[in-house]
Amino acid sequence: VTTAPHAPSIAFTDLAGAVAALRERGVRLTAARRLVLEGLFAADRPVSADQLAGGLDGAIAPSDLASVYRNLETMERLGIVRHVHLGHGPGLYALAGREEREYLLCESCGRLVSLSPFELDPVRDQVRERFGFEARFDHFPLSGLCVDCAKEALTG
Amino acid sequence: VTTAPHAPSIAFTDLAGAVAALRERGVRLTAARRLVLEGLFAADRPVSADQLAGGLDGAIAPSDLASVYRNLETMERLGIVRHVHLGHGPGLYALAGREEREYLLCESCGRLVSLSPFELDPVRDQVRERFGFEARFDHFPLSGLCVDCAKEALTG
DNA sequence: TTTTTTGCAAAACCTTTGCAGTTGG
DNA sequence: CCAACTGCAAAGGTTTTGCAAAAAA
Repeated sequence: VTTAPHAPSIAFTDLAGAVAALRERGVRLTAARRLVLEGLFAADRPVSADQLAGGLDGAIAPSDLASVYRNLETMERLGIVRHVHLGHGPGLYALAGREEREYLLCESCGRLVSLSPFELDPVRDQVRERFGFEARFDHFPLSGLCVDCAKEALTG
Repeated sequence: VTTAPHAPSIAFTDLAGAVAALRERGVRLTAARRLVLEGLFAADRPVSADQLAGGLDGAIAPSDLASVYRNLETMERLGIVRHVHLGHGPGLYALAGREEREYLLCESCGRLVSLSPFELDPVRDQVRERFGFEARFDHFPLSGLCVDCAKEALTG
């Protein structure tokens, strides 16, 4: 069994492409919106709304947090943006056009393993066969203990 | 491969047992603490701190939310209480002495599948072998789409 | 021009913390 | 008695909402 893609995401690789995706859906390109997109293109990892509003350490101009949230939500609805919840902490946002990742998160030390979806397909297949459930590890990671913390839990 | 238990939990089946577990550790039994325990024994499913403080629809007397949080945390540290994060929403608390459950949560419709840990052992084994990771689905559930929502996602 | 979007402020939501007063052992 | 604990109030961190002003198409 091979696993189908998850989200109806739009194909784009650069800012112009993302802007085209916006326009296709009749959503306006505003300064605030462009800033969020620029930030997401500049970031090489998922970032929080707060980081985006703060300017990503100078990568983009600072902007209003509420608007950042609204724009992330709008663009997520359009399939341009995705977000992931890593443990507690704030949601982290990334471009949906980027290579998709799925995550394993160590509850003890916070170690994050980032995988291509195909690497988790066997797990997904097993879960589907046994429980009729289509597992996803891109929005909420697979949670547990990494090797080191698992050892420590046994000995400690 | 068979999977080892996760948390160092104390054996008890009734309020008296839980109280004994407290005393063993030199922790006082207070009115507020007893109320939380009574609430957890009364509830047949994990409940939020807010629900406990609110009295669980009359099952127990209402009490102070901050104390409920503090007591849940204390008792969790002692292995008497566990909590799970189901999607967004507040953390949900249950007695650690109860039969342990692990969860599959549908991100789309919120459907919750509750399983005995052994049912997920094959998944755990596969994840361990492939990624050296000890997966747990009792604190953060395995997230994805249930059969119905998965179908809908394909056709819809 | 008209509909969408912004920026600000305020609130909502869940959780933690400070502290003076109370209580369990 | 005295360390542990409570209740209240306040704050912390994340996200949402209301609304008048601004801007996109």
